[in-house]
Amino acid sequence: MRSGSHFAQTASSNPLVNSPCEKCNVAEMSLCHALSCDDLRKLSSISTGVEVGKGVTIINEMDSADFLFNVTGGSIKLYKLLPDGRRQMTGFLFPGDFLGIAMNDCYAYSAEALEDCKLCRFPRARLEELLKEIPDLENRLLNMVSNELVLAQDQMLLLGRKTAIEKVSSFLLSLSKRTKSKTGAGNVISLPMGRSDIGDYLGLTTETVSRTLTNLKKKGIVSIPTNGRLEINDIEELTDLAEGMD
Amino acid sequence: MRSGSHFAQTASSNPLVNSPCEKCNVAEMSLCHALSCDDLRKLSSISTGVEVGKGVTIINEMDSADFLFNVTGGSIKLYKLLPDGRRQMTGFLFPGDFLGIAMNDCYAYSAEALEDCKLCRFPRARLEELLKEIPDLENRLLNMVSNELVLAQDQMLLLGRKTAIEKVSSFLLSLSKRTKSKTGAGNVISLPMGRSDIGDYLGLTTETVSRTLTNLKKKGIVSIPTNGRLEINDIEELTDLAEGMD
DNA sequence: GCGTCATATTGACCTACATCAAAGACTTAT
DNA sequence: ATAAGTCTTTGATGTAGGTCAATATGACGC
Repeated sequence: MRSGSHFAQTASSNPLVNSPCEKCNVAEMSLCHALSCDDLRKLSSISTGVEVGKGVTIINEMDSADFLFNVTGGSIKLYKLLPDGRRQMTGFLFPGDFLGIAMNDCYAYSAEALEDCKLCRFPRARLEELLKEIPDLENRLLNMVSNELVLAQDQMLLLGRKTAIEKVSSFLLSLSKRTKSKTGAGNVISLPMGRSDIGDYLGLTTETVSRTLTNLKKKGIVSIPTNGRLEINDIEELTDLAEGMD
Repeated sequence: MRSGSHFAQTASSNPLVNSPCEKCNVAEMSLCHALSCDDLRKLSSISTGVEVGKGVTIINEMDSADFLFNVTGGSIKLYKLLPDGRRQMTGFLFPGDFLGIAMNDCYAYSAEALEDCKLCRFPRARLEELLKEIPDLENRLLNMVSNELVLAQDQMLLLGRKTAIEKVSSFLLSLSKRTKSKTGAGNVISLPMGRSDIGDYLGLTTETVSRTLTNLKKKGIVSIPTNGRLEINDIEELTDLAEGMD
């Protein structure tokens, strides 16, 4: 196995672990946030714990959208493709994030595990029944989707109007902000995705991402002790760069 | 008044017309879709009809998000700005569309009327109360926001990975599809926005939009009888161009 | 109809980033 | 440890689309 993973190869066929919602490690920041014990039990009854190995495709754009997922461990890349193979990342997911938004019953993007991942899987039909029963759950989902929409609009501004250095700086800052909101510290961030993934997220090439990062390194704004990890040394400067204030 | 409009100058201060939801011309395609008469009455009770003239700013990015709107007439542009004035359109709204998604209680973008507009305005706090009372309404809103999110992701692919001609072709096709879904015919589309608005929507300059359109005209794929109106002559060719299949 | 102003088009030139190519640095397997 | 493969970095060159500048077209008021 290329990735060396010991996890299952497909998300839908091998639910290896059944982790009840009651024990969920990301409950306070995900779909399950602020549900009553009773509601949590209902949700738990339709969920299945799933583990997938690094590199595994979890969902495929245009496949029938039979499941929704909550990420409980690892990280995931989301992307769309053009017929000739050009690729646009639409997002990276981390524990607490939600996966599986669809249109016309088909997934709107593909998703692939960047690392070994743990997911909580819900059959769409049964989750939708539950939404009718539990208004709090529907409200929670609405809030999550609304937030995602706002972030998507930020990304449009980035893709349409920012320069390479502004794009890379913005990207690092958004990862930092996420990390901070979870662990308290946002100086050291994890980069589980490759340079070409970052490029496809920012509308740049691998080479430009690399050049821009070495640029930031030379200025002392960031350090990259190892690929996969990055330290922000001057967050004010990075913030200015992200918005073109320099 | 520069625009020659006879409508009110601000969205929040001059509710000129009180149009009850029962008579709404866009009910079947908007928030109010598939609500019971009783629920519709509740919704109607918290809504105010508002008219704004061309060029009027309806909401401002970072303002306190006190209202949500449903567009019932006219068209609107949504945009975000960078500190130095660079602008990214995040969307164009037409009758049936929803306006006012917020994050941290602030609007995520600004909105300006492209033509004289009619809106249905809801105080956020009261609408949120109503969402708790009427699960169907919340479900409807969730579906609308989810659809918007999918479209936002398509736009990311466009902004990050498409060429100028692919961008312009995609834009014309999306307007065509919208028009078709409403009127049945999608060959002739209305372009209430200027070239620079289109540029800011597609991540291009005015000049590039103009050049690309004359290019499409020269090839006979579109005709532009008058600015503000465009006819698609060869929709297959335009579709191929939009996806880089040529 | 005529003048004013805003917007659109066209042309010449330029630059940020892409592309192409080669050399390093890691990773994993044996 | 070493070899093979993958990913990253760096350099040289090309180009799509931006910028700057000059007309042209159209909309509106008088």
